This record gives sequence, structure tokens and C-alpha cells, in this order.
Amino acid sequence: MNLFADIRSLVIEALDAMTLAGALPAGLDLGAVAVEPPRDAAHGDMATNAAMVLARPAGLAPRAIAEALAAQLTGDPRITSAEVAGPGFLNLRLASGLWQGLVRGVLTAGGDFGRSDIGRGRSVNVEFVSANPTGPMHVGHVRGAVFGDALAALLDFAGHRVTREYYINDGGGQVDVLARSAYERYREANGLSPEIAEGLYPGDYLIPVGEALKAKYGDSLIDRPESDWLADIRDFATEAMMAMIRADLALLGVTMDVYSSEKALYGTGRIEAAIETLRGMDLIYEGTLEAPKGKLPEDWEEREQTLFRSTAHGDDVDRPVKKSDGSWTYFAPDIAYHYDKVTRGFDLLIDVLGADHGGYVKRLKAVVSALSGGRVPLEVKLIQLVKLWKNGEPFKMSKRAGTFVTLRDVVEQAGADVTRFVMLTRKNDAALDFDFDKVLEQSRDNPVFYVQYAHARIRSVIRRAQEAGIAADDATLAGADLAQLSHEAEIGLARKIAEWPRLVEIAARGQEPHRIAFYLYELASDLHAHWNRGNEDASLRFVQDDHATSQAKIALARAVGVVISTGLGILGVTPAEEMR
RNA sequence: GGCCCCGUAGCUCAGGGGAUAGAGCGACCGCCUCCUAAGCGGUAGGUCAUAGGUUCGAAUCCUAUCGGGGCCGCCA
Repeated sequence: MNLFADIRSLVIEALDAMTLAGALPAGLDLGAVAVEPPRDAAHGDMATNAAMVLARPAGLAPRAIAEALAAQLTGDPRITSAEVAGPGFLNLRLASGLWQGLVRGVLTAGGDFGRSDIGRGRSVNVEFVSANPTGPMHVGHVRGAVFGDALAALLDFAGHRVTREYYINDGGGQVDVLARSAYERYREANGLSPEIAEGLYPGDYLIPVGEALKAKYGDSLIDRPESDWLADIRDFATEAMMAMIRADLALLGVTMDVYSSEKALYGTGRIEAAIETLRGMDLIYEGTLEAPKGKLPEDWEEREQTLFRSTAHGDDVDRPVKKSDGSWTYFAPDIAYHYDKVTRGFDLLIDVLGADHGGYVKRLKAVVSALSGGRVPLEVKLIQLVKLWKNGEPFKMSKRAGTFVTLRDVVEQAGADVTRFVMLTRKNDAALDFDFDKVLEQSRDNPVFYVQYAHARIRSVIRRAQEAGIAADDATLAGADLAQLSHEAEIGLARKIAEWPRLVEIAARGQEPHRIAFYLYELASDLHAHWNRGNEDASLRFVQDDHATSQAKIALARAVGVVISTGLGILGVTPAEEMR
């Protein structure tokens, strides 16, 4: 149920009728005709730009089209007035029965209100987090995790089949470093003093891994050459790190559907197969790259290497897939991994990456374009930095200084709900300030409390009504006499609710979950404003002496609550029953 | 040098072809015998970085410039 879509259909029908009657030329493209909320509520309930969009192709004056369309539309009982305004807008007022029907519809649909099928069941793979398995997740990872999870939920709500996926970078040099670091902790567990050399991971989180290694191997690996233990300890430590990361994600409320391993691509011929596939398309060759302009790396020397012709698919330069020692670059398993995602049959791939990976976007798109024959789009969502603030000043994270803030630190202090909501109050490509003081303060500076407070107030109204003996379950409310909802302020609240399905589609199309957060804030604001109107005008309070009147007004409140609850659900935030 | 992102109120940010550009914070003035005042109403505050262009119409699209950030083979 989408009132804006319904009224747009009505407008399209009216335009078709005008075409049949000869008032408009045949064959006009109506795709740009929109029905939207007007900027100013005084203009009406909805506005359409039809006359302005069609004026040029129809060869008619905008106002002439608008007036003819107005005449056509006012014949429909759902439209009570249609006024031409400004450069050719047509402002529409809707019969109050539509708003009452909307409220009833929300109560009937419950959490499905606003669900859309714009995804048409297309399958989407959302890869996110993909933190290196070398330690606990830190605040920098949190934003990507929350964004990816909320985007996945949003796309699901908009009719896609979504797979949440984590790519484990367990094949590169950093897991060898992890193994050597764990080995020192293993020596420590055996009573020797660890030698945490420069470049190893010094974190305490590896101490229990060392102890677990002692429990498994005793002292049998002490003083053995690295070649004897590296592979085993690497696997052991990587698994321990992944267990820790899964637990971190669970704290945030994030659950992955699939964990893919980089290591599993090595030694199985899958990298070779992906490269050979590209070679078969004449996209792999031996050649030399020009030196980058500007400041040269000190050790730059020209050399021939194995290159991927990514320029054939929109990249700026071709990209090496092999290092000088003949081993694969990190890019090679990425190629194989994306090949794997393509062959699993997804209709759309989304990679959520840190903004520092911006330089890799074009080559990844080139890979997916080449390996899918242009069939599968890859969208890369870059997540900008989170700037931490504490005590009114920027907070620098440093492993060495011990000011390393982990995901667990944040969630245990601020709570998952606050963390998630705050992380979603910015566009993904804008930097975000995360202020510990404000987030911990739990004041009105903290938008999640504002939204949750609105929900809690609604729940409070329903509890009070029930204590007064008024039936207020959803089924009863849906059957209430909603014709009593006729005050302009009440219609205004319904108008905001009506925007929800439209907002979901806009947010899903743009892959912008932050729009959900902003909308919920606005809806909460409208609820709070309406609540206070009850102070001035007791007839606008939700709970009234008369049961039937109460039920109609509570139905409106409950409809707001349903949308808040549904929206928070997409963001992964719990709607509060009461504020404590 | 090249590529990507950003520049909107004092501050933090929404809006991304359409009407008089919005919100929060901060400042100032008001609202609780009344469903939670963790709330609400009002006032003040703007050359939408700059200059061109496209368009009936540009904060929004294009180009250039300035400013901030990120990235640029053998790290992932």
C-alpha cells in the first residue's frame, strides 16, 4: 500500500484519458511524471509536476495542461481539489477517507507496511566488514559493519534476496605475522619471555591464543624452525581471530550468511582458473607500466610483469596480478573471489569498503564487468572515516599508546542501539564524528533516544488505554471508527506516515540507509509535536473518555509506532517500550 | 601529475532538476493542576566555495578554478 503510487496511477490514468480525448498528443513518455509531497503543507497533500514535464514534448503551455488535468482529476472522488500553482505544479487535496484508510492499512499490514517489490526478487550479494583476521574489530570497522547490515536489511525490505557475506583475508602475509605473534605468546605460555619484534602484533588478545597453543602442543614447538610450525599456528590463530570477530559482530547484532576464505582460493587452481579465463579474453598480458606521476616510490624501477588489461573495462591503467617473485599480488585472489561471486549467480554485487580503498574501485569493477560479460553490476560503497571525540577533543587511536578503541569497548559503553543509529546518521561517503561524551550522555543530542522516546510514548498511551479498560490491540484499532480522525493535525501525521513506502523505495534505490534514520527522526518529531498539541487542545489527546474516540486516535498513534518500529528494525535498532 | 569523495546558517549536517533552501546544537523569548518537559512553540542566523555553461527552471547536471580529505606497481 503506497498512497503516492496510487495517486500517481490516478494521474497517469487521467493523462491517458486526456490523450484519448485529443487534449494531449499520443505517444508521450510519462516516465518523468512524479507525485510527491509538496514542499509546504499549505500547498496541499500531494503535488504533481506532470504539466511542466509534458509541456515541451506536448507543445503546450504548462498551465493549460495543468488546468485540463485538474478538471480531469476532480471528477474522481478521491481528489477533493486540484489547484494549479507556481510554474505549473498541480496541488492535490485528498479525501479524508484516504488517510483513514491508510491508518487502517498500516494496522492491518503491521511490519509489512512499506515493504516494496522494486527489487523484484533479484539476488544481491552484500560483502562487508571483511576485516583482516589478525585481531579484534575496532571502531573503524563498526561503521562498515553497521552500514552493510542496514543496507542488506533495506534491500531485503525492498524486495531483493540478500546474502550477507564476509571475505576472510586469510591468505596474505599478515596472517603469517599473526602466526609469528601467536608463537611468541605460545613461548610465553611455556614460561619463556616473548620477543614481540617490530612489526608483530603486540596485543594482549593473543595471550589466550598462546595458552591454547600450549594446551594443544605442550612444549613440542619450542625452538623449532618456523617452517615446522608456521602453517599450523597460522590456521589455529586465524580461526581464533575469526571466532573473536564473529563474537564482536554478534555484539553489534550482525549475522553473516556466508564467510568466504581467501586461503581457500590458493592451491585449488581457482586463482589460476580466473586468470586463465581473463587470458582467454585477451585481458592478461606481459608488459611494463609507466611510472606514476608525481612523487615516485624510492625503489621504483621499470620491469615487465603480468598485467590485467583493466583499461579495457574503464580503469585508468592496467593492474599487476603477480609480484616480482612470481607470486600473486593481493589483487589476484580478489579477481578469483569476485569471479566466484559472479558464477554463484547474483544479479548484483555490492562491496562495502573503507574509503582508503577508493583506488581499487575501478579495477574491481573492471574484473566483474569482464568476468560477467557485463551482466552483473558491481556497486562499491566507500565508507568514510569515523573521527572519534572525547572530552571535547579529537581522540587519536594508537596501538602503541594503548588508546586502541575496540568495537567491544564502544558497544559495551554506548550499547548496540546507540552505536548503530549514530553510525547511520551520515551518508556513507561523508566523514562521521563519533563523540563518546554525547553518545554516553544519552541526552537529546543523541537522536536515537529522541526516536525511541517517541515510540515509548506511543506504547505508554496504549498501556494507559488498556488500564482504563479500552481495547487497544491492533485488530480492534484497525476496526475503529477512523472517520473521527479529521483534524488537520491528525491528517498531517497520517501524511507523514504515507511517505514511508516512498521513502523506503528512494533509500533502497540509492542504497542509502541513512535516509531511514533521518525520516524516523522527522516522524518522531511530528509525533512529539502532536503530543504537545494535546496540552493546548485536550480533544487532540490520544486517550479520551469515549472509548470509540480513543480507539480512533490511538490507532493513529499506533500506526506511527508501527512505522518507527519497522524503520528501526531495518537499522537494527530495538524500539523502546519505555524510557528508563 | 592523475583518479575518487567533500565544500549548504556561528557549529554538526540533511536536501542532489522544480514553488519562499531545512533540521539539530549554540543564542534569545515562551509552554507542565494536563497521556513521560528525555518533550513542544517562537525569534535571530544563508552570495548553497568561486566563475562560466546546459535548462522554461540549478544548491542539485556539465566545465574550470580555489579549499579540505583519501588513493596512486612488487602491503592487504
